[in-house]
Amino acid sequence: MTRAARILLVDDEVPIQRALAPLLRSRGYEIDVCGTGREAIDLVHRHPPDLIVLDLGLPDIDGTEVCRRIRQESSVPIVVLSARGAESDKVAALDLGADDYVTKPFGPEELLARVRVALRRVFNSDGEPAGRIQVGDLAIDYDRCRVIRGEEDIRLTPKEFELLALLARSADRVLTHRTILKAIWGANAVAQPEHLWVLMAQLRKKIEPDPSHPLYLLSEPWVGYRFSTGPADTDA
Amino acid sequence: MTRAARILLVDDEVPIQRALAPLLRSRGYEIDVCGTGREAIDLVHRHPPDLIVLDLGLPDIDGTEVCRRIRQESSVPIVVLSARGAESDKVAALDLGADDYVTKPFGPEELLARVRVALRRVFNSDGEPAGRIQVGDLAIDYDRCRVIRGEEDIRLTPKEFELLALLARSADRVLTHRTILKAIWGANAVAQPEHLWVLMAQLRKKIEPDPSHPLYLLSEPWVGYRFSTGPADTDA
DNA sequence: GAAACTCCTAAAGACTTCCTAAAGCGCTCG
DNA sequence: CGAGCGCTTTAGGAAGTCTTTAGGAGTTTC
Repeated sequence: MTRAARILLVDDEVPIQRALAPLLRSRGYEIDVCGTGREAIDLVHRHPPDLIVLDLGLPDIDGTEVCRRIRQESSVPIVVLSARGAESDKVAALDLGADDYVTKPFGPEELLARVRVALRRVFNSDGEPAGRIQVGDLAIDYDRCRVIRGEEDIRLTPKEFELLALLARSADRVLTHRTILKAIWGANAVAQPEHLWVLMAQLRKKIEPDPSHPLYLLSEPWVGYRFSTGPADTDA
Repeated sequence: MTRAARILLVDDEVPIQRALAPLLRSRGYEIDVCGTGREAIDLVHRHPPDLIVLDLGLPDIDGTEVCRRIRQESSVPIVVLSARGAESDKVAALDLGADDYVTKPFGPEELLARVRVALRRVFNSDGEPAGRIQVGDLAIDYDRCRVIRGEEDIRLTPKEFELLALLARSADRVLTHRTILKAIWGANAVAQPEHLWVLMAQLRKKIEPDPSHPLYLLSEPWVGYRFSTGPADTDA
């Protein structure tokens, strides 16, 4: 059960939109298009993409600023397009959080290859985007924002699902409290660790068979939390 | 607190070695250099780097093949350098596992920026290297602040882990008490040597097979402590 | 408008960390 | 030989981390 990777294409020039959107769709990606930085930042919240292709020459906000703002709240890969080939432009964008920088004019296959490279890091190792993760008797459905345990269809709130999805995507690896707080509440938000404690408690109450002896959502004291996919953990 | 990232530079052209190695060193990276694909593959095993800068034009093995072989065994980021700017070359290298592709001639600052981008993914936000380091028969897991000795998974407290990580990074070299105190409790803190004594005792109790006859955490009287990787110590 | 829901705030309690204190061991030097 | 110093080791308690529950402000839904 795989789902298509969702790519947000941010470019105000219609000819480029006309060229790139169908190209990307033809490779099986699901494409959202917008033409301004403001829309882009908004869409990252409302309809989080798996990757962003960002043209630096936007009519409203400067492209590097868009890059910076997105990076404050999300670690989604950003591939920058730009007509400016100067070294200083590249360095600025890359240091502000862009993952790649492609100078116009560019070959379509090169762009596609660089998109594949960036997506390789988002999705699991088999290269196929995973719309669903099955762990034990827990199934996480990213498409529907749902979790199914056995026959039971568990409804989560947006924040609960975000937390679960975040941890499950980095399954078996520890995410620090800081990382989680930044990912869910945003970098500049005044998120306190306490927020995370209670969210975690609610989530455990919903998906753990025995909330006081978690199977999936394990705490690594003084470090962070970890989503466990199997008996790779130490004793209770 | 943080260790320098180790970069393996693979290039057979001496002028490029002469230019890049000092440049990278000047930015605080630790650099290994080699000139053939065979050496590169060997070094990835023997002295695992945090990032590889790989010139495609090697005398022995084709660069893309080197890329593929490294990728079979390691997920270390690879930044490719090449004189060939054809789209098909770029696509081939990127699809075989390269993380970036820089065409010669390139500006030094652009290369540095792309190196920073690739390293961003290896090191977590605290600047600590992600993953594991193997020292002697002790595996230090930076992700989970844990130590694995044989089958045993030992949980350390933050301070204990910091002390161990500090000493292990300078394995087989003596760190003075002052150095350790400053590193762990901060330069201006009113840290007393006594704090270090008891922390060391607790750490030894956890990771030493026989805490009163330490194998790893050796004390150098009147000087400091040393992490020993094996029976290379000069006892009396 | 009322009801339902999400999410923040507060607080009690179990548990862990780590500073402090103090006793003990071995080495060096008077 | 004994005093002094550097280091080891143990123990207790203040401070901190994390779990869990409950209540209420703000928002959405009908």
